[in-house]
Amino acid sequence: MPRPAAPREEIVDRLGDVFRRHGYGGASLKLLSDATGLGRSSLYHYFPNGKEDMALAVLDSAERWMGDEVVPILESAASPQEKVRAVVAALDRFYLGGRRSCLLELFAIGDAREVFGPRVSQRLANLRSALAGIAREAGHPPDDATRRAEDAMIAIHGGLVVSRGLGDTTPFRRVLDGLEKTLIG
Amino acid sequence: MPRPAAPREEIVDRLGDVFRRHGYGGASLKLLSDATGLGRSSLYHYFPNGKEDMALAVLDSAERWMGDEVVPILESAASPQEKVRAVVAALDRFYLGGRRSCLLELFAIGDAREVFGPRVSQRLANLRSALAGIAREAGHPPDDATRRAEDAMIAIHGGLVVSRGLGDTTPFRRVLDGLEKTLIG
DNA sequence: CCTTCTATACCGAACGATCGATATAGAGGC
DNA sequence: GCCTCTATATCGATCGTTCGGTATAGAAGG
Repeated sequence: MPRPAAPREEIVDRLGDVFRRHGYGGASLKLLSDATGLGRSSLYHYFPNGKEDMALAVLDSAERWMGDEVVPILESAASPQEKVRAVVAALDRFYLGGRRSCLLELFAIGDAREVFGPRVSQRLANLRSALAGIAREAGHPPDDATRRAEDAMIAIHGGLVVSRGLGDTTPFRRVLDGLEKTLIG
Repeated sequence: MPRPAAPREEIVDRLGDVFRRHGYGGASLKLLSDATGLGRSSLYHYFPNGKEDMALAVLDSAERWMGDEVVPILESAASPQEKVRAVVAALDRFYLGGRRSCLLELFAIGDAREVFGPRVSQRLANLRSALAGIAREAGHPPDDATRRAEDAMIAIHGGLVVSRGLGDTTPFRRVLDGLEKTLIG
């Protein structure tokens, strides 16, 4: 390989930053190129199908992150309370304390929805059933657990939106502080 | 003078539909032109500063709507519980039962943020203090009332995001059903 | 009533810029 | 010399915007 260019993982991270800041449509190739330090042709070398491939890579990366960070928590022998706290810590890291927007929100807007809509829907449903698992472990009946899990997702995304709108991460952090009560309280 | 094909109010409504579906950056002049039935240049007749003017008109229209529909509720002699229920009904109509996205969310993304960020922030703060007023009337101390109002806003926007992502308005409607408890319960 | 006159409403065509995408050729490590 | 990666140059399409011009209708003057 010619040059010690950044590892693919870091490239995808930087692409993710742009998508999260500008959405799918707003993430122009120029922005993506500038953020990664790679020329257009290099981007097309790594992502032959262009922008859509880049977005899919970012989505896969986030999915992998959840698989690596959240799933082990769910599968551990910890108590529901401990699991919630670990998940909260993971979400806090993932969303950078509320400074980072959620791709699932951005990829459900405009033309991106046609392409990514089903994937977004499925990921949200997956997250919901994962959280519902904790609530069930805490003793809540299945339908109640699902409702609590959905409330948690609503709070998380609402906290992100309001924090972004106000330019202040306090709402999101308050959501995380209250998530234990929302989910198993 | 020729009669306008559509009253300005209706034009702004149709522009709002496009902005709410595609965001600011994603709302191309072609989409805006098709939605209103006006040619590109005709749009510049009504909105001399182009797209930004159109977005401001839509924002103003939403602000006026709140002034006409929500403020009278707040200023009425009704009980806090009745006020919450009336506000919930108004929000249900405004967001079309969860099928419509919130401009304040969309206009805080990407380049639009530079232009509309302060306005978005101010509108959210206004909405928060309006809702906090009801919570105070219900007997909650000021800081608690503000916290409840912010929770309500988080729930509303989270409900919209999750509903849009799942392609199902149930979460938003559930949020509205629970808003009374969130705000004064 | 019948003309001008003028303001408003609107359109098609085209502007320069940027969009996402590609083709070709060269540079660097095996 | 191959294979990987990147630079340059360019594509057609579309972006937001502007320009030149037409159509409509009420006002003003006779």
